[in-house]
Amino acid sequence: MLKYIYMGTPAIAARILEKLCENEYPPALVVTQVAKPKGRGQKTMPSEVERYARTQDLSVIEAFDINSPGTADVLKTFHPDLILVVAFGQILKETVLTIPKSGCLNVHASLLPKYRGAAPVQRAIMAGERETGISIQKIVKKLDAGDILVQKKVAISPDETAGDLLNRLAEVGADALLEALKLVESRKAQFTPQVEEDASYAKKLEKSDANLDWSLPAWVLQNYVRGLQPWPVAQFPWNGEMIRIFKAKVVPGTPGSQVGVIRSDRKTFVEVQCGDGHALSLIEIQQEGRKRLKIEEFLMGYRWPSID
RNA sequence: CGCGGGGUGGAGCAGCCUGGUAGCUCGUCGGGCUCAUAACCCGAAGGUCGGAGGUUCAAAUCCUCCCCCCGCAA
Repeated sequence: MLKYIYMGTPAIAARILEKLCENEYPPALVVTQVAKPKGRGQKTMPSEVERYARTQDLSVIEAFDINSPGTADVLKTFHPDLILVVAFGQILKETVLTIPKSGCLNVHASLLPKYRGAAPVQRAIMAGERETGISIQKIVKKLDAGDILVQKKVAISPDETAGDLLNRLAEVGADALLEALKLVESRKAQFTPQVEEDASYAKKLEKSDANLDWSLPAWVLQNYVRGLQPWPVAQFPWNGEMIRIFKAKVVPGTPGSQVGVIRSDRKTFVEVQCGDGHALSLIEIQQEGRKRLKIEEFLMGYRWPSID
């Protein structure tokens, strides 16, 4: 039986860990980020991975710095064949990479070498891609540039959000990982180098990426709305507050209308003029401190600032 | 003790500061108008105002505690 250490932190990593356990491939040790204060009230919460691991009575350690000598020593005592890294949140250095006999594997949510980096799923949707996938790669020093062991393609639905897609990819990723584990276990693993010339990078998303630029084409903004969920969520300033957009569609614009101009019958629709002459019709939005609502519901109670 | 917003008939909101008749836009049900309608007109049902205490002659409204939801910041 393969002996491995699982490193992960958020929900997607927890889900994949869950599938590994369900398929009789439990890790010898789970490593996760240190529980720290977050969310409203700044309560200290353990990571999703830690929470799941506790329910399964798996050994768990929180690593403040995975590359520190102390942590590396602990990892060594397990004499792992393999280390699996899924959305862990820390970059492994040489000292850790050399610990397992068969190396370290990583699940990356893109068809490498495309979309290397922190936000492959979001960036793929924002770019309007119709297809993406999962890559199981060997971890090397250069980020997401390792040789590929297993790769699976996944089609992207036209109205799917990054969150939806990520959940689907978690399932595919778990299957791919199980496949990879079996290959390593049976010593049939064959790694394929990435084609460097085709590499592209998916830069990490920041809160400021959520602010929509109406001078962009409507279809691009529609993709942004999908890709920016569940975080940071597309938004724009309107009547003194930020309005978040969860769903929108492209509609014909008004000829001669300026970019950013908002049209609404105050009953069934709100449309914003975009840079390519088309408009973005807001379908599901949310005001600060309020629930997300269908546009009709929003308009029923919305207090317009100007004189009616 | 990170900052802030919100919980009011089935839905979304106003009313709260300046206590004292439950309001608005929809939905539902009934009726009318119409060739017809998701349009228009008339009418009806439906709410212990998140929960528990307190102040008061009187609390959705003021005070205290609790529960739930949300935005920001991390």
